[in-house]
Amino acid sequence: MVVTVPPLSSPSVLYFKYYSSSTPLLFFIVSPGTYNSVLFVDSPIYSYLSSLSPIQQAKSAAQGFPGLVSPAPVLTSPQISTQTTSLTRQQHSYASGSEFSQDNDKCLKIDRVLGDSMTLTHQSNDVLTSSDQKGGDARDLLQVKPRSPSGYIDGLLAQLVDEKYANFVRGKHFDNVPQSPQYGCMGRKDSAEDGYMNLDASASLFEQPECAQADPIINVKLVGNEPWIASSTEDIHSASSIGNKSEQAQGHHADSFSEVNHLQHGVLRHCLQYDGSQWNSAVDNSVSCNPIHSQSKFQDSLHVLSTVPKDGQLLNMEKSTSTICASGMNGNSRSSFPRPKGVGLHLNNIVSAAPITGGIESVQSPENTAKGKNSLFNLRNHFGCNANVKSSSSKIEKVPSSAKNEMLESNACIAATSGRLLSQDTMKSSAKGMLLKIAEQHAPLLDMLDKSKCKLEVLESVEEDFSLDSPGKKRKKALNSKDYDGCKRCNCKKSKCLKLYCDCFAAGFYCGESCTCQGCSNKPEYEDTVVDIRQQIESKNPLAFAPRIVESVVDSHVNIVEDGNSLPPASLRHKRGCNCKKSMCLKKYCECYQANVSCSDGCRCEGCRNVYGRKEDYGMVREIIHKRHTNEVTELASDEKLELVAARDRLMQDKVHDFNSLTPHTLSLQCSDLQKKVQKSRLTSGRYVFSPNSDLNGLSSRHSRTNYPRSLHGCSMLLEGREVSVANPFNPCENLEETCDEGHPNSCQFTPFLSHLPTTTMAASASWKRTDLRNISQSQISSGDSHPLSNSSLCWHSSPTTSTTEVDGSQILQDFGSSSKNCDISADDTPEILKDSSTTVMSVKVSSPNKKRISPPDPCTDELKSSSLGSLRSSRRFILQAVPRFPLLTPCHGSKEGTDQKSDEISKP
DNA sequence: GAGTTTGAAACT
DNA sequence: CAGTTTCAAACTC
Ligand SMILES: [Zn+2]
Ligand SMILES: [Zn+2]
Ligand SMILES: [Zn+2]
Ligand SMILES: [Zn+2]
Ligand SMILES: [Zn+2]
Ligand SMILES: [Zn+2]
Repeated sequence: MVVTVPPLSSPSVLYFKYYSSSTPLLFFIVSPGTYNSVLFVDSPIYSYLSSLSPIQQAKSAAQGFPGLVSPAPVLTSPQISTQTTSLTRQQHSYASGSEFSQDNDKCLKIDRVLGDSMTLTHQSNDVLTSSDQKGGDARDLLQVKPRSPSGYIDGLLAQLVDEKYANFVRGKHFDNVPQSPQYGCMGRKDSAEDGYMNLDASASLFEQPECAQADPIINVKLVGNEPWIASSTEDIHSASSIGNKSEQAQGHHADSFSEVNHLQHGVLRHCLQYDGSQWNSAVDNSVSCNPIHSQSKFQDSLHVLSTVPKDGQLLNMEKSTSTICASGMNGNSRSSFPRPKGVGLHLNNIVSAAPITGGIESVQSPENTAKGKNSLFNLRNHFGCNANVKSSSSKIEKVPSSAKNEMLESNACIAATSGRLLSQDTMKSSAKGMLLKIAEQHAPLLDMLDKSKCKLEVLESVEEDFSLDSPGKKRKKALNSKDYDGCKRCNCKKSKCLKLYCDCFAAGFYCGESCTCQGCSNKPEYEDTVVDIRQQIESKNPLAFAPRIVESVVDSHVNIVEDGNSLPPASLRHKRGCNCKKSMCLKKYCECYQANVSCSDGCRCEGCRNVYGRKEDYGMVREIIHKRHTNEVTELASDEKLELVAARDRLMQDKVHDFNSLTPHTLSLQCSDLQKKVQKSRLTSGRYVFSPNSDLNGLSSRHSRTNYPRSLHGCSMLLEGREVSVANPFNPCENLEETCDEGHPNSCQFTPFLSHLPTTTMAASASWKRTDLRNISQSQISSGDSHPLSNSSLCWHSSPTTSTTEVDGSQILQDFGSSSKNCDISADDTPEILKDSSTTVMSVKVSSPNKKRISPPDPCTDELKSSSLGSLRSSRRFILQAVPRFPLLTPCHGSKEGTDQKSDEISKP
């Protein structure tokens, strides 16, 4: 889905709500006068911005909320946009169809085009007035009318919010918000006091439970005084599988609605808070991820282009191939919604997602901007439990239209797939990345917010969250998920959480309330002890706290082709490798599997059956990729090709299970079955035999045909080792670190996220497969009191390597005849960019200990216009990952001034 | 929820 | 390093 946003004369915030059947996604767009930025955040922050926004009032049919004292933000459900029924907030909370009433002085409408395009219209003509009127009627309204048949995106909601709402957000209201199923998608409080409207429920209602594979493109056009930048609505994705289902989708609304109610949709909430004038991203960086058990069915790409004629800067934000699927836990029926799980995301860690296959490149929130400043930028994402949003790629591009013009391209993919590919975490991370990018872009604007601490929270209601409602009841520990406060919910008994046994400690987090540890000393009050022990451990093993998942270049020795354009592709892998003996790398006992990465040559596993890629296939794939990268693919010997094909087939086979609607649980079962078979076969033949006829195949048969292609796609992902690894949102840092270590030291640059890179074009893409990853915690930076890393501990890692190589493997496979269609391919391979980025980054003063991997924006903007595939390819990735470091111990911590050193330390044990 | 399995971390 | 023990998560029932 492509959203085009017209440039705004003055800084304004657009508040988008993206509806998926299960999870509404809110997009927050801020367009300062000079820049047009898009934030995928639904948070009160916009309220602040709204005051600033010059958006004209729209006189559209937008409906105000009669009962609301303060003007409610204008929210229009895409589907219902035409409807003008006024509803009280409470009503909204219950997802009444008329959810989006508003007082409208200002209205933006987004029309959903059946053709999968969404048009955003800025209807207001009145000049300004809006923000002043609190309680007032004036409002900026964005109406989104999704016409996309796919139902992937049921609704897109854009709204401008008052300051009041911002206030509401402040104080972590969301945290307190009881998330109960009764609220359905609307996890929010709907009290008038909140001044916060909940539109989520409605969104879910409209959404089709089914997620067509096609990616609807939403073209948002602002109709107003300001010039629009044409955006290509053509989305290949939408065309691909979905075809014309719009009508059907609508027909399903009722059904989906009922389902939603039953299923207890989670709520995706993005809250942006302004606490202080300045950004303090470092303060709260935490991502908690809860694996979603539902299948991701919904896929859509959102592409937002906004151009500011004045500055000549174009901000293009594209979320391509974001899929949102709500599927039952079982994954058998797509219509069913996944069971919600609580996910807390601190947007400080922003992860942008790449295309589905693409690895996740996460962008961590820049501390630098915040640092030295009092402002806190805290982003918290609580995704609705149901949020199965998968965005294969999203981009924010700032295209230099003039000399100053710079293109910021961020590619974010949000995919929430419980069992399959994507996790809510991914979505969150992607959202964060987008936010961060935007933040950078709008750093000046943010600076303007001296008094407010901007906190973005995405709240996701989860069943677990519900459980939390009852005091004394501890939320179920989500697999591989962090708590929103960043802790890992450990359950240590004897280690006092001061050994690496403790996930919290190992991840650099303080234990939190959600931890059930006993005798815990991993608390802020014991900071001295914690630091001391941490240092001791690091003295023994400098890499003890280093990311475990690293992105390795295919060939470290081959860095740059003669032409200087190509870099060897990199893949994610476990830095130390696993040592599995019995699990066959099919269970989470295996750290590689747990991290959703393939086993690599560093693994000492026996009988590796890692569904993400077998150890034995790792080298081959990399070699092939490398050859391809070096244009030697054609020269592959026929036998090599055969082998490659075989490997691909294996991967596909394995992937089918993984990627298809199988829930994590089911997947586990599958693996278990597989394992049993394997073991059995071992006993008999001593060799692992996997025939297509095996259970795995049978499982695959369960997959709806729509899913099947995706599974293929997933397979390709495996082959695309790099993407896979990248895809793991959980440990972006690790990946980066690895890269740095392996041989692109130059490329490893630390750039401050926000302030330093505003002018720099960046593309961020993140892809993630699953939410299960435990590693995610590492990438996550927890905010909150309990988290030691909160302020200065964050480390940013920039990977030297570009993300472009990711696709190569898949392409190669395709070349060999693979049928996978959806392989995300980033044609971004641009060593130049890397160089540029690296240099740029280097030049940047390292105020934050963050390493960032940045790929310069693709010079070719055409890609954006190109088909979805093209868009995917075009999407460049830069990974800004914050590695949670121990507060004091890590070089990052102490060295605000020099991240380079830190990076060195990390990379060089 | 108790008990078992597993492999990393820690220890020798 | 290798071998063993410890540990907490993953998993099973
Ligand atoms: Zn612990
Ligand atoms: Zn803990
Ligand atoms: Zn603890
Ligand atoms: Zn393993
Ligand atoms: Zn492994
Ligand atoms: Zn393995």
